[in-house]
Amino acid sequence: MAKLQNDDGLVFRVALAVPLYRLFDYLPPESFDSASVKPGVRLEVPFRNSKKIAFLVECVRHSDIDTAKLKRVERILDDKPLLSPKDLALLHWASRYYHHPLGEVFSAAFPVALRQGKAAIIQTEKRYALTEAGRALDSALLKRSPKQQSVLEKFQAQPGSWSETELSAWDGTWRAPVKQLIGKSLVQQVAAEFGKNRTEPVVKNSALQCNPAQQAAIDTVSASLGQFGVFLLEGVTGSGKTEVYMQIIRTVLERGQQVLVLLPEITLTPQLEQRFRQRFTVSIAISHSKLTDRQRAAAWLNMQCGDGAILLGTRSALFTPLKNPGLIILDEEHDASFKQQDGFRFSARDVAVVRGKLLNIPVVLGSATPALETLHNVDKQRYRWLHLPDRAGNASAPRLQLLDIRNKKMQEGLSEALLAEMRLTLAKNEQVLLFLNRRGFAPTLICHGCGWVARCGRCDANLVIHYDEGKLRCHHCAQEQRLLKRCPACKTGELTPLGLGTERVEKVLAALFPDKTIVRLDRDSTQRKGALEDYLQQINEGKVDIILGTQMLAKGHHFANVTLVALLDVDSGLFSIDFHAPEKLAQMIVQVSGRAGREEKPGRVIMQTRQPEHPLLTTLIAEGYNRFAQSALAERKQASLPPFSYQALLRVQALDVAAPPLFLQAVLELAEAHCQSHTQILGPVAAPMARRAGLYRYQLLFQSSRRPELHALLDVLMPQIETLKQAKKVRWSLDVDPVDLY
DNA sequence: AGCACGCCGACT
DNA sequence: GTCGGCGTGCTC
Repeated sequence: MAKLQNDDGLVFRVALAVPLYRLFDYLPPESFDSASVKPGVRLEVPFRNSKKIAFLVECVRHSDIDTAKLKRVERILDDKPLLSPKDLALLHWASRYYHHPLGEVFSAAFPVALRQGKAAIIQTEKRYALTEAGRALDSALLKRSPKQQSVLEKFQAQPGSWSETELSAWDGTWRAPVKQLIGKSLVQQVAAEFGKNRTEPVVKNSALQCNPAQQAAIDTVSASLGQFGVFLLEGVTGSGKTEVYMQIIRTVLERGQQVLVLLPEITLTPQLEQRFRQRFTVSIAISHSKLTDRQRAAAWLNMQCGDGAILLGTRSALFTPLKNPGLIILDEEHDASFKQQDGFRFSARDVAVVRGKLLNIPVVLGSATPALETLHNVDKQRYRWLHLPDRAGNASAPRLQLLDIRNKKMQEGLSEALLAEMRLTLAKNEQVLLFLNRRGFAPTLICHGCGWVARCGRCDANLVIHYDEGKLRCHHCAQEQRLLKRCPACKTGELTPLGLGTERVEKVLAALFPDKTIVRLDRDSTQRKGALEDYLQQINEGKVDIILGTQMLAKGHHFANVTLVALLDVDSGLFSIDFHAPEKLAQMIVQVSGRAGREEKPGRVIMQTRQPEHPLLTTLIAEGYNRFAQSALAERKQASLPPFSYQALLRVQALDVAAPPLFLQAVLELAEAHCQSHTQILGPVAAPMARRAGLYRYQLLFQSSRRPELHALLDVLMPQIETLKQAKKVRWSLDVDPVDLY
């Protein structure tokens, strides 16, 4: 082990998790192992008057900072970098592309425990906690005497005793005493689970019979393992995408490689986890924000050291290192959750593609309703299109129809025609699903006497009536107040709820269908932990007749007995100022429609509208999502909007009304000096919701027909923005490829 | 982002 | 006479 002295002029250039576009130079530690000095290792460094964890970026021979001012690295935390050179390159790329400080990008790649400097060792106990048998063993031992427990504790403390190769240690030293404690069958289970090794088959249950389209998709991706390629797996709900994933994964596992599977939401992980565990015998790690820091660090290290074979996680799991990467799958690729909406605003989908390229492995993007950018990449032949046109098994596609409600008698948003259809469906003992993307009782409380409206004091928004709780609540900040009885303005007028929310529809349904069971699924009704799962179970056990809910209905859940789906109000989605709105609406309609008729019974979808001739709706219904997408892309092209141009949005907010526009004006002046001919700067303008949570919000949009030009501008601009004196008085952030312009 | 340094109002 | 408000400046 070569111990070097520090007198050879070496300087450690490090990245720190601070919002600054610069790196920091340090002197090497007093003594260190030169083998450990590799980019990516974590360091403990003095910073200001405290200590921080830093990431080594490079070692250089010269610093621009006066050597006398340089502090010394306190210690090197890792023997070797936890990330491979390719993953380090990915972080550098992401920092450059999103114009976000490298230290914060590094921070995002590491689990919290490791960012805080915890040792990168999976505790024996942790490895054991990752397995099913381990948990069973744990609960069995809870009942034991302290003396017996100490036997287990010693056993747990055996370093590596749970790893694949050290089953002999288990057999020789621990099997007998532990068997005595917990019985033979559990010991066998534990032994089987921990004794597993890669020469055993990875698949437990046999695969399902696939249709030709599924088989073609499996064959195409399987044939390109070991090289980069992006595949769009487009298939309607129920077309068997998961089966395709599992069969490709199997091939990857058989090659001894690991798979990263990303999902948009935590609520979807248990379903997929269950299916994977039924199919595969390999170790499956889970990572999402509801796990503890230790659990997440364990999953991360499990993949890093190669013990874990499959990682199932949300956006934040994207940067998890893989010892033997073989495949990245990103399911529901169109979903907005893949875009981080604060701090380091990256698109997990786009970074996954770059990661696949760097690692030279395939990336599979799955969706029933692909994002327009993704379809554009297919058009440009950057991605390959794999289509699953049919529903797997016996299910047939749901029939979509518009229901013109102009001049029709309505009961709290439900037309007579819809009610009649609902009665017919319920009479057949089938379930009805109603979709309304607005929670609460009504979005507005207005005075019938004087026109006063209940407004949020901190946002440019109305307060929403939550009748059950007797509250008025702002959906954009934490503001809430008691539901008023009298108009505070005229003191006499009658306060009237205006508009529809799920709570209100639930009440009218209860009155109209007194003998039916109704379940409402929205953020309010599912707040209690486990509530959503309980409701979903009741629905699938057939204990529910009518399901009513918001967004959360659109995502992945399987309702076997739903044969009628109704969208109560599609019109409100038709008139948004954001150019992404039609795309989002179309995706929502198709996703919700996908909840209908998933098994033998055919499904119907009814959309209530006052715009039955609206081209978005007619195209979607008559010709399907893909034709809609093509026409939406044509409109984007016509208007030179993304993906036919490239955008970055600089957002600013401050308590002081004047500060944001002043700051943006200063930015604009800097930017104009560097702006080239294909790039335009739009603004500064007030954000669509100019005040939110007490802060005044402004924005400046950069748009260019040439991406390199846009990035060249941002390259020079961002470090300058940091030094503007106006920047001190505001909070600002840059959003490259923004998906919502709020 | 933190966190200290620094210059002006209501308190032991 | 001090405690403390958050404006401004700096972090190798």
